[in-house]
Amino acid sequence: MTGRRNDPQGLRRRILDAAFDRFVARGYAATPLQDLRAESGATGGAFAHHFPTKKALALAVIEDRVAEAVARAWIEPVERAPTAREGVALAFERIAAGLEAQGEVRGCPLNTLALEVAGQDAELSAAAAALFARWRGAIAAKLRADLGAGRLRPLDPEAAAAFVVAAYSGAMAQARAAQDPSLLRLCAAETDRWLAAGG
Amino acid sequence: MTGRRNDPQGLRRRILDAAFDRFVARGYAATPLQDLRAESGATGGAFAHHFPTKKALALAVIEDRVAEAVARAWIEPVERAPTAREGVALAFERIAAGLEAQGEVRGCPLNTLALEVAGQDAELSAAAAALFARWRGAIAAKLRADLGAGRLRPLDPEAAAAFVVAAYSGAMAQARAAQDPSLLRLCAAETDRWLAAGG
DNA sequence: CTGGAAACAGGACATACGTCCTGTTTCCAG
DNA sequence: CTGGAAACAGGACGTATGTCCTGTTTCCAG
Repeated sequence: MTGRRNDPQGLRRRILDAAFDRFVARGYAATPLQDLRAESGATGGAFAHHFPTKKALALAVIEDRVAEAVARAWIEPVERAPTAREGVALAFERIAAGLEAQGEVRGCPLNTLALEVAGQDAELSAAAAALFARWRGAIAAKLRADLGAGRLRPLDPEAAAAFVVAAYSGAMAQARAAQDPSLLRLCAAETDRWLAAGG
Repeated sequence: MTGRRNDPQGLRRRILDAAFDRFVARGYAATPLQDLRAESGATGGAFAHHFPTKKALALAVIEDRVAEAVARAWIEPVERAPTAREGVALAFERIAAGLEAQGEVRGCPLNTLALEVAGQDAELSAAAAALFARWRGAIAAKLRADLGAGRLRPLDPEAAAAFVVAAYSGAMAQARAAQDPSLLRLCAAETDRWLAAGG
C-alpha cells in the first residue's frame, strides 16, 4: 500500500558510503551496524540482504571504497604525472590542501582500516595488503619508467615505492593523532627532497 | 580460609601486560575485558578495583606500556648512539631482526593503538599524540646535536624526526598487513640513505 | 590488638550488538 | 497475465559485554 521502490544499487551504495565513513572515522569494531542502518536508511532486512555479515560489509568497503580512494588520491595522480616525483608531490599536495580546508584530520583510509583489521581476520587483512601492493606497484612502475628514461638516480623501484607509501602513511598517522596537518607537509617536503637527491 | 595474598602491583602489572598484548594484537575495541580477566587471573572485583572503566585501562596501557615500548625500541637507542643516523639504523635493525626471529609481524604498538583510538576518544588520542611528540623530540634532539657538531648536512631537525617516525610507522603498517618483514628492511635502508645523503 | 582502608571474590544486571526469521512488496522474464 | 526470484520491512532472539554491587579477606598504621 506504499510507493516503495526497489533500488538495490542505490541502497548498496548508501550503505557502503556510510560504512566507509564510520569505519575510517571511528573504526570497524567500534561501529555498530545500527548506526549504518540509520545513516543509510536501510531496514534490518534490506541490510542483511545486501550484506549477510559485518565481515562481508567490511570486505566490500575495502575492495570498493578504500580501493577507489587509493586510486583517486594516489594511483591516478602518479600515473598521469610526467615523473614519479611530480606525481608523488601532487598527491601529497592535494591531500594536505584537503586537510587544511576542513577542520579535522582523518587518517589514510587504507592505513587505518588495514591496521585494525590485521589482527582480526585473515581475509580482510589480505584484501588490505593487496591494496598496499597495488599502490606500491603503481609508484614502482612510474619509477621504472623514469629510470629507463634516465630521469632518475639509480634506485630500487620496489624499495622506493614502499618508502613513499610508508612516509605518507606514517605522516598521516601522526597528523591524525595530533590533529595537525603540518606534519604531513613536513614529510611531503622530505619525501620530495629524498626523491630529488642526486637526480 | 585461603592463602590469598594481596599483590596490587603484581596484579596491575599482569593486567597491563595482558591488555597491551591484546590491544596491539587484536585491537582495543575488539578485545573483551573478559579475555583480560582470564589471561591475567583477575576476578571481576579486583579488575574493577584497579581499572574502573575500559578507557582508564587503555590510558594506563598507553602511558605505561606503550610509552615504555617506544622508549626501549627507539628513544634509548637514539640517545645512546654516537649519531642520530646510527641510532635510527640500530633501532630499525633490532626491530627487523626481532620480526624475522618470530613468525608473525606485530605492528608498531603506538601506531596501531593511536590510529584506532584517534576516532573514539579525545583523551586517549591526546596521550598517543604526546608519545609521538616525545619520540620525535628524542630524534630531533640528536639531530640538533649532530648539526651542532657539523656531523650532518643542513636539515630541519623537527621535519627530519617526523619523517623518520613516519617512515618506520608506515613501513610497519605495510609489513603487518602483508606479514612480510622484508618491507621494513627496505624502508630502513632508504631511511639510512636519505639521512646519509650529502653528509 | 584493632579498626579501617585497600584489595579481592563472585556474580548480577542492563543493555547493546550481530544475526536470523517470517512475511510482504517490487520487478521482470516468459 | 503470472509465477518466481530478488528486494525490502520489521522485529525477535541469543549472546556477549561493560559496569556495578555486596560481601569477604588482607594488610598496616596507631
